[in-house]
Amino acid sequence: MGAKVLVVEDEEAISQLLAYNLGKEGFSVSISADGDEAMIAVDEQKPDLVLMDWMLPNVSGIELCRRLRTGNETRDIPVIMLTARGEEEDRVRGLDVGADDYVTKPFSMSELVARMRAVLRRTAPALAGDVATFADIVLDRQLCRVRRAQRDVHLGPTEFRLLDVLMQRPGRVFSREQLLDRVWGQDVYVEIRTVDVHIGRLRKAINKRGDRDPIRTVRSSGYALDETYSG
Amino acid sequence: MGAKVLVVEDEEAISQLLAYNLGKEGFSVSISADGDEAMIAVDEQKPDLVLMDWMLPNVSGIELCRRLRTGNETRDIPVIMLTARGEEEDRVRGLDVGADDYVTKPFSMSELVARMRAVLRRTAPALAGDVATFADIVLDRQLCRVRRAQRDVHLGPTEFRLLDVLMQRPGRVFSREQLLDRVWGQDVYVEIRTVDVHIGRLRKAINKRGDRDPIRTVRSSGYALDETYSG
DNA sequence: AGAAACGACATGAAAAATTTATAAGCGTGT
DNA sequence: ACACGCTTATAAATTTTTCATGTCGTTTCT
Repeated sequence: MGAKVLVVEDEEAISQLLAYNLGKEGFSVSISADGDEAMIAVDEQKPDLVLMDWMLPNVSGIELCRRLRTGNETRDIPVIMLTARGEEEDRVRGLDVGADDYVTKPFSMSELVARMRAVLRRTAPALAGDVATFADIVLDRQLCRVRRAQRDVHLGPTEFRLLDVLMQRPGRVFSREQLLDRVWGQDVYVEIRTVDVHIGRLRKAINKRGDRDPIRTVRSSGYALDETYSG
Repeated sequence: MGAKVLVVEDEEAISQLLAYNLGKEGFSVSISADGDEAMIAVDEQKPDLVLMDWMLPNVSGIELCRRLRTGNETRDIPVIMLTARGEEEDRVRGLDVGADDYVTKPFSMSELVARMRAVLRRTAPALAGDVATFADIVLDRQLCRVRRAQRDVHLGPTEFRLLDVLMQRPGRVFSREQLLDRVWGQDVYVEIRTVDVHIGRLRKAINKRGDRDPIRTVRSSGYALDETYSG
């Protein structure tokens, strides 16, 4: 499973948005609405990263950050601040109290995720989500490489993203529509059957040697990565 | 039992439709016709999810949503809005007041149910209804898999849905007509005896090893999962 | 009660329909 | 020219439906 992320944000709309999108990226997300809740959540869950709003009720973001930095257990948890405007002043104060990075609203998900990965890469490379593992398959997003059983496997960009998506939730069945959305993008029109073809190519590439096929076809539903499958 | 859903909708035609179809999906549905009723119903029933129309008499959907968000007990109840048109403006305002998702009319039942499950998955995974269990049989809708006694059981799409329906109300007897409606769909014409054949196949698949048959034939009525069945 | 008749269900197998896999062609950008 | 992606056609696989036949339980008649 991906890194545990604690989102500290009082605006429901934003926290839900984050939960949803970060979830899709493979992070395991929990939410606190204010600093007090957050401190409890930190103790309980020991998140790998904290994402917090600069403006918070009760305890301000700055204060929360300071408390994290003084706790023995929490000292090393990286923090990313969400600020309303790119005011240099805030930035400086934010970095001052120990934030590892900051992102200004409005931000794009991909930018946020990129920064999260960047921070995690420094503090907990294994959790940065740069590499995903399933059975003997390893996918490295940084290096854009896939290996199976210690052997390099060459994939085209599309097959790479396809495998990436499948590996984000092993076992889960993705419909062709979902795969089109996630691999090709939301507003791209491609034939639905094209998915089959790329699944086929992915299979061929990944099972070169007589390896067991990890991709399960779920008739009338879609595809999934799967460990065991016995009729 | 499935999640409790409160439908807030003044148009009788729509609320009845929802009650009927969500009931079939295993949700436990109650209805309020306006915002005032809804507030009372929420207190009394503590639903797991609220499904509300954007336009409501007396108290508007927005206002109702806002009130839910301020109540201590009701703060965490997820809300899905039903809006007339996919107007971005409404969407933004909806998310602003704290709706978790919104669905535009006209919508398909399957889309609505999918979104409901998605929201519940975040807030109350146990209630999302993604997995159903009966005795030693586990059916997972996400993974599209059925296991009996830790062993994978392969089912065709129809047998899968058939088992799904039966497992929604263990012990209850479903007539062949009901099964045709729920498994095949309302306006599909197939021979009534076809149900027998699929029940037969489901039995064969699920009892591969001399397991006891959990499906009870109720002569001249239909079929049911046997509730007296144990292990 | 016993036998016959009847309705309802189970089952196997063939036919039909649906869905997926694969190969080949075409286009595009490098 | 090459690598890659999209589409399409056709083959292959799987699933669904129907139908014929056998079985089982109930009811009815003697």
